[in-house]
Amino acid sequence: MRWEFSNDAPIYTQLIQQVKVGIVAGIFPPGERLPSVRELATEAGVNPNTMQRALAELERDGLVYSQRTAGRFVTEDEIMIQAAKRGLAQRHVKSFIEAMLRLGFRQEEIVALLKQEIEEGTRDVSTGM
Amino acid sequence: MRWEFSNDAPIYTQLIQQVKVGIVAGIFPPGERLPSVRELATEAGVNPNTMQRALAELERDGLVYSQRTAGRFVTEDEIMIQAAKRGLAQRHVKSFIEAMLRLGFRQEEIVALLKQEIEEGTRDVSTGM
DNA sequence: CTTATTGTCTTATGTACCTAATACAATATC
DNA sequence: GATATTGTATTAGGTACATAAGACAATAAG
Repeated sequence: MRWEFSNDAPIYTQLIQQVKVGIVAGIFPPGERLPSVRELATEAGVNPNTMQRALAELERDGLVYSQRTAGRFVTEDEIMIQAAKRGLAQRHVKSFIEAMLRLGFRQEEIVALLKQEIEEGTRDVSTGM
Repeated sequence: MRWEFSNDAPIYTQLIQQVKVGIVAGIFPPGERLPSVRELATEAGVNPNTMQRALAELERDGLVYSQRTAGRFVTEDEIMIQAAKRGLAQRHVKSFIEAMLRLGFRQEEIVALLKQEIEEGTRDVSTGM
């Protein structure tokens, strides 16, 4: 798991996002035990309290659950995980479109710019094709 | 100008973003005088100090400049404004792609989801077409 | 039973952000 | 020249966030 933080948002909200992404992307498979709060905190380079706060909020969503002393586990409900994935994707798509429209781009331009960037990102560096 | 704030980022950074968008989208045309700090602050519902901070940072980018007592003006440099627009768009496109790849979507899926959302957003509510 | 590990909670400290309330110098306006 | 408006700066107080340090109860592991 790779942990990265920007300084334009609270760390604990970024932790929530990144763990959630880790779950829906399969880095933390359904039913699997998560590292302990203290381990995760050390790994991410944050205070245990901050990690605890993030994980506690993730439990509200039902994506993880904790067992008193055994540890904390990813939900076995794969349908819930799929729903979370679709929800995240939907939010990204919508806010991306909104942002681009606000900048004054037309719908066709948005699609065109996306395609262009994807093709560039795919292009072989050595040949340029 | 419409002012909206989320609570997951400092207000002053959101102000910077929104004024910048206002400039590149033409809501604040090149060379035009901006409302005073106090006016903008009232309009946005924030403290004058906070608006002042945002505008001061916008001056670093060169998008606006202030004249001691006459007020604050949008740059006349339309090339700079165009560059800012392209820069914002590029950032949005890249971070959108990154986020979707992180979720586990393939490139074709990303384009497909975008097209789908744009078509749905365009669809006439009365006819569904 | 003993021990270590777990999630959880508490208290304290420092920092960044936001607001509030002024104050000041410069200058456009009258 | 007098006045009002402008950008700018300062001081103070409140809140949220992050860290530090420690404590507790529950229970898995020995």
